[in-house]
Amino acid sequence: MQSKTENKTLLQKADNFSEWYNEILKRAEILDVRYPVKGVYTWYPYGYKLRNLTYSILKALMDREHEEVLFPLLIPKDELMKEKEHIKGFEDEVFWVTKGGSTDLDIPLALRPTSETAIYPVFKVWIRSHRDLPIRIYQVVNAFRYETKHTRPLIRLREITSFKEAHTAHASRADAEKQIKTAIATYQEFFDLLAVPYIITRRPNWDKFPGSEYSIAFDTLMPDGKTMQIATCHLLGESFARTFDIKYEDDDGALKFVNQTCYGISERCIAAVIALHGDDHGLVLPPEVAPIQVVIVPIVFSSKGKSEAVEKACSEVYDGLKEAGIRAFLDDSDERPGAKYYRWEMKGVPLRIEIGPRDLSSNSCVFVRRTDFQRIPVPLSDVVPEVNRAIKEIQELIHELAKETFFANIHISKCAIEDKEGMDELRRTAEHNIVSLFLCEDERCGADLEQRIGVTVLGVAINENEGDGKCIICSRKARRVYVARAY
RNA sequence: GGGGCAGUAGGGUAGCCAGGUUAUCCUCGUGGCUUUGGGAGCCAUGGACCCCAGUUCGAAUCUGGGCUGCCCCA
Repeated sequence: MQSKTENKTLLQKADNFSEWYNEILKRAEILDVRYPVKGVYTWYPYGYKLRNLTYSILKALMDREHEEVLFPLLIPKDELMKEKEHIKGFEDEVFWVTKGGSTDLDIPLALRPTSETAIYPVFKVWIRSHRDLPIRIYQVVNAFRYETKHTRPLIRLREITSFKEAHTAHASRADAEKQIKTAIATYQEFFDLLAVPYIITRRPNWDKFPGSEYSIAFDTLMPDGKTMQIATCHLLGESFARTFDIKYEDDDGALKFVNQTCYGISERCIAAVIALHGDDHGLVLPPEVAPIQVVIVPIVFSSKGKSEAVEKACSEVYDGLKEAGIRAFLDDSDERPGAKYYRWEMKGVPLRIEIGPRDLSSNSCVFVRRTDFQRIPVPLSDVVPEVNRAIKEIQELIHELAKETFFANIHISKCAIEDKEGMDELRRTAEHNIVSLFLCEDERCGADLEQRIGVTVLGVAINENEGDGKCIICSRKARRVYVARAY
């Protein structure tokens, strides 16, 4: 599996993002797309390590106030169909299990497209009293959606392999709303650790999660200028509680419906890490999630009899890093150093340490950072603290670069519909940028705008207190919304 | 949702129209020797016609269906 570098040519990220993305997944051994079912893919060991490190961060954040659970993959049809609005949003993309062997099942079973209808009947049984509340649970599971549009690894899948979904139930709406705020803050922490910049918006009513009162979404900007939704938080209110009859007895003895929320993140977060930070040499992984944070490359001359000293120095450095809890790898394979450099650059290893006879003569080694290929001599005695410093710096550098690009691509528009030229320019800008403009809440205005300039309305930015303006379409009172071409 | 194109070894290609033991390249695999401060060289060698059905003496090639992928339009 660990093939030699497959291709010498550099990849052109800026020219053809789509091709770059597919090549990177293959060459860096993240995902193998050669599986004969549409929209489902195989994680390579390296990719799966990246996935697990990313999700261990997410789980640690969730574990602060949630408990991890595991609900079944199969959902009986009658449960799935209970919530009318909810099922309307999903029915065209549900996979069905209709047979057991050669026998038709009495009740067809759905492969979960999401787990509300699996979890909430159980909530009904679990919740009796206000003392049972709040309930906060999450699970990391696979989910299935029969996507009819063209599928894309990690981004548009028929099997979502890494769906982290949280579900909470509360005694009051205020508690539920508070939970949404906490969830948003947690997700902010998460994406900050991944060095992935985002905007947070409240989705328009016509685009909210089916069955919810409102949906808050995180979007990032991909290198091809389209936004990608990377997280959502939904206030469900009492709608599912009424459907699934989830009631609790309050301290005054009255039976009341619970208030619910749910929020989720999928492997799109990994697609974002890959897409945003990578360059023409391959992946650039933030040290926080890099399966290998430091690779040590020995420079060995077998003919000169110096290899033993080099090998010894490399193992000592390796042992020191391991002991310090750093994810290090010593590449003592038979390949030439140059081949190793290219390999580990492709795989996004943040820091490389080279140790050769020349370095040993001065008791030092050379650090090379993946971000800018800067070469820094470091005394062997300082390796561990210097590595710690370097990976911290690299993490910050990656984040700064990503934010810089992101915010440079958000444009404020003051355009009005009568301004023909302005609208043309807006259309061009929106091809590769996020645009902020005034739009009212009327679905017809949204649809009109989407059609005119070829964008999706992402929603009103939360935490932004800019005053009202005039809707770009109808001139009625409106708030600032973000629009962009979206994945 | 509509239309078009494609699928040949790990990755690329040619062959298909006009059916006859396929072939070729590589930064692929394997073995060997020489190498090793930015993708090593030589020699030897390995491996494929997407699946199912049909036509035919004979199918990578023709026909039909399926699966998978890509592109364009909405």
